[in-house]
Amino acid sequence: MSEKITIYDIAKKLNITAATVSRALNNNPKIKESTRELVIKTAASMNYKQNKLALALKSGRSNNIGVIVPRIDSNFFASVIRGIEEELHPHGYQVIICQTHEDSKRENENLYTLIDAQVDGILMSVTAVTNENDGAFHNVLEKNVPLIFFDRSKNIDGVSSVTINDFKGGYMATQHLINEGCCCIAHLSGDQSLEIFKNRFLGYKQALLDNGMIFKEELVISVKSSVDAGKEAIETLLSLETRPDAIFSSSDFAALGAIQELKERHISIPQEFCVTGFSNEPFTKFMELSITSVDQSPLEMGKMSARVFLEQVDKTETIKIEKKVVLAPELHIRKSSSRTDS
Amino acid sequence: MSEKITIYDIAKKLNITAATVSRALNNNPKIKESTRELVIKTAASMNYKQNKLALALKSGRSNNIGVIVPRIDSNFFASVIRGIEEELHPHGYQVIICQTHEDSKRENENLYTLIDAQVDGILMSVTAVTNENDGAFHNVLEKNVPLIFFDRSKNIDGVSSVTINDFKGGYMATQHLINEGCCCIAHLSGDQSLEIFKNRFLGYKQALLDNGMIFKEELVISVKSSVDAGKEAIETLLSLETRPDAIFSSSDFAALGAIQELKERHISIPQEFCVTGFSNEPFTKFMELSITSVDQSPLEMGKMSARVFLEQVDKTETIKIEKKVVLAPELHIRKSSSRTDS
DNA sequence: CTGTTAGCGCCTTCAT
DNA sequence: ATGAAGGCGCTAACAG
Repeated sequence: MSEKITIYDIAKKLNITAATVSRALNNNPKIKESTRELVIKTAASMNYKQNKLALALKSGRSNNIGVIVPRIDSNFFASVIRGIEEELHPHGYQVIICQTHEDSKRENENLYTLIDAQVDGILMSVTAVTNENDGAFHNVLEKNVPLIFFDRSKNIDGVSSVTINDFKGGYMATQHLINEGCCCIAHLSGDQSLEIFKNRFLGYKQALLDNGMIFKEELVISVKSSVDAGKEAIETLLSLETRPDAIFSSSDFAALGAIQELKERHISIPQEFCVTGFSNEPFTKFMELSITSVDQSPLEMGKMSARVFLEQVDKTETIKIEKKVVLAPELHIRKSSSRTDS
Repeated sequence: MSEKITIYDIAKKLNITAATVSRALNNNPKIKESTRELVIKTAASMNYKQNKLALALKSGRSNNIGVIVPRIDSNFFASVIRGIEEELHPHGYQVIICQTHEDSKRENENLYTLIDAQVDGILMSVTAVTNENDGAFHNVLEKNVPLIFFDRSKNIDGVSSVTINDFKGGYMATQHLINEGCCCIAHLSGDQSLEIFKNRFLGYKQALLDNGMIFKEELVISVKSSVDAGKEAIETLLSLETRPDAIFSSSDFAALGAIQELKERHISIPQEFCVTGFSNEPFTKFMELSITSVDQSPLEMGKMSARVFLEQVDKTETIKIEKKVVLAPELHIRKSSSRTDS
């Protein structure tokens, strides 16, 4: 049907040169107003569309940014992406999505692919190292492509990050449990090679110590973020001599599993056992026995990451700015841990 | 640091021409094996990366596909996108995400933007018409860019679609409520300009008629997909003379709101009142009073859409194929409507 | 103000 | 089997 029409087509029609057309279309100041109008009008009538690929090749900027996440179908990551998209859209950037499925090999592959695709920046949440770490990150930095970590960060020189204060989140949740009178608090953690989980754990530990409580290694269990993992954890924990009466879980899903298993065993929540999660997944609020959780403000995190990128991309290439934004976590206290209210 | 290196750089180094390098890299059969190996080796050593933008400009194919959804932070859409990404990734396509926020103006804008960005195809879930419909869709078809609708479809000539049988979904849910002994079933519907909601409604209506029940206009309320909307709907419904004893909701969130409001009024579920939702959002399964819902297999829907796109893109340009894939909905019966079990 | 020229990086006839 | 040349569509010097 309608063939692709270029600035040459409209130049020919107007007996002018393509450069003039280009200038007119780009609001170049030194062009006669009359010709500008004429060009714009005929361009519209011919249904001309600028070829962004040509522009990208010419300028070296694709106007695409890459976003790498472990998976997209989690409320947290989807919300972050929403924030990124909304912040970047007005600036003319398109968002390319990549998933790692928690496989660092896929992560490296995605990094290379995005660089190949000439993205103008990469925003990502790293995955735990499951494979050989080749120089993918180094490659990105070498190419001078702005790289920004959100939530799951890595300590790399010259790389900015937007995270929440996970230590504080862990501390707040644990302190809350202590305030509710829990005296033996267990912790469901995640992959310790990820800083977020390490920091949540450290916050938990510090809260215990600050309150004169004893930290016990055996009360910390590393689990996957799944309902089943939470159930299994309860099984383990209840078989200990020092039976815990509360859990601070780094995962809402594990917290849910724990709650389900506790109910199964007719242990009343929150009277006999308190549970808090992390991430403030929608379902934690919806449950009849709503679950206390730490909110990470994912939408804000996405927007902030995008803003950090925009700052970065505007600067002169020579100066490497490293910005570390740390957002405040927010504890949402709900029924699963409120003895005072219920 | 490391400058962008091109085929010319490696050609110079080897005292051959760029064309030869290009051929060697592309496994052109008429190239000496020794030079091929040499080229590939030095390319690797120089850390050469093909510039996809140049390739795209040359070939006219960007290897990007655009995905347009109302919003990304809903489990359904995020899961569809996950499916699309997973199916397309092995074929070398990148996925660009766009959101409409249920605004048809944004939808048109996104369509134009994607076309401008020279995407090789567009997969989308349409939004209700909230603004003037300009020729955005027509424009896409004119450019011969494969367009595939998923879930929320539009009847346009030559456009393929992947949907579920919403009529059947509505029918199944309603029939189930009837089987459970409900005799006055209300329906929470959505924007009737969207076929999915119209079809769910029609399925509901047909089920009533097939069972010799009376369809009453007043029992159908159009609501937004939100918890609050569900609560308000209950208020309206309970004030009717013919007070309903069940709801088939086209939205899980509205169903949840309805349940919350019913509990507030001490109406027991499912004994006095049954509720079913639609979409099988994760929380429907997690609730203590789990919610019956219709699953739309979003992951499969995404993969299927991607496959339809791949078929389309391979064909010779001249033939327009229009494929309508209809997936089967699956009713997940849970506590909110199981009188027999509980 | 506008035309001419050149080049972004790659591929692909056409020669040789 | 390889070199030379042209072009994908656009912009940015450099002229005039």
